[in-house]
Amino acid sequence: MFVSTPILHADLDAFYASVEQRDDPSLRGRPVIVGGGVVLAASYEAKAFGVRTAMGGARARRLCPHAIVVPPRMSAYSAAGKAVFEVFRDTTPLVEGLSIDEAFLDVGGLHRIAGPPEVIAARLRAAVLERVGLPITVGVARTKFLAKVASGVAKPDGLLVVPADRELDFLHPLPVERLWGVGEVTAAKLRGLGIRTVGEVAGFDEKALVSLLGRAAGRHLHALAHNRDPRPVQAGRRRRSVGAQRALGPAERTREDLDAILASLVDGIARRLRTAHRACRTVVLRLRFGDFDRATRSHTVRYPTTETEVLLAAARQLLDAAMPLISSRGITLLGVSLTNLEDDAPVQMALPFEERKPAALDAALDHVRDRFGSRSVTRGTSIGRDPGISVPLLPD
DNA sequence: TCTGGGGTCCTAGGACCC
DNA sequence: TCTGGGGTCCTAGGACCC
Repeated sequence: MFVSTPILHADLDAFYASVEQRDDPSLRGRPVIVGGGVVLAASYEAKAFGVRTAMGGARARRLCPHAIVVPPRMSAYSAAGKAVFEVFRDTTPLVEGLSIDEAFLDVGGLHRIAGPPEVIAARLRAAVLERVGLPITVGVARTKFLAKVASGVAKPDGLLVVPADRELDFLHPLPVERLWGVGEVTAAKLRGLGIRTVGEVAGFDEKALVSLLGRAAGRHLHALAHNRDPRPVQAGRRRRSVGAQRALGPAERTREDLDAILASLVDGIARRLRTAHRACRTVVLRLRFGDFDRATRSHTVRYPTTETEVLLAAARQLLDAAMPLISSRGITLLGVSLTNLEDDAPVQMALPFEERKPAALDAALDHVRDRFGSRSVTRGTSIGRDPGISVPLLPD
């Protein structure tokens, strides 16, 4: 019985690899690795040999020499992801996407029209298979966190419902690595305290966890281990950053080489920014050095901007400042991301009645350009009911 | 063992303000 | 000469996720 809203966590299995197997029948039932230098995705047949996502390609081929390695086809994955999300939204309007292949669905309130959550989940799996041709695993529980853990346990091609009266029975025997937010570093720290299972985390003092992991992480982990997770499914979350990066390999790079790469990165993400109707305030330069150490440099502009020129100027400044570091350590990756995103709504400015002469208007526009420096200014004047003129400043 | 590309959230220190 | 308490913003780094 679900005493509160049931939540589904739907997660496509070995997503990129599954798309490859769907589109090329000769790959079905065989170990498939997507990506060359690094494993982007591995089919379950390849995972059986120990191949994992993000593993170096050489090691993956050693573990599974007869694997078929295919280059990624991003547009195919993007299309498949969109099709799957359509199925999600046909199930319930309350869909919170986590990534291209993963989402939470709030199916509370659907009981009467669609049946209990396990029935909705089974139907969802069948619909994704039929309409998109991909296997998907669904976890069902009262909280987001538990639904996510459930789908992780149920993979691949599974369905797992955690009944409300069995939650801790399900959760506590699991290894801590199963918890969403516990990675290598945290797991190692916990092991240092002799903690291996979620139940052992639950038995631990919150203060001790906070001093070990930091305030937020400690509290969060403590709450999750006791199955406390009040976070609602949030439909329509907006992205908080856009970025792009390029791995450079071992070759020497001149300042000119780097500048050309920087310009193409900024151009691409600025386009995406405008397409999404967002504006950005902070430009972050990402660097990786020959020894794989990383660094970031950031700059925040005064007013949100959508313009390539402004963003590129900021990025160039950061690159200039980082050149000594780059020359001494060697650079293997250059990336840019834009954060501090805001909605790119038009800005309006009202002028007093007596300033409605052309010269005054131009002066006002200059003033606005100055203030909102980076925004493009469209001189679409309009006369409103209030005495004066309002000047809408539209993003390009 | 070798390490891509795209993200999220949190922390800590310093500048600055009242 | 010594120096509170609270807040916001910015920068840099770290952990984690798919």
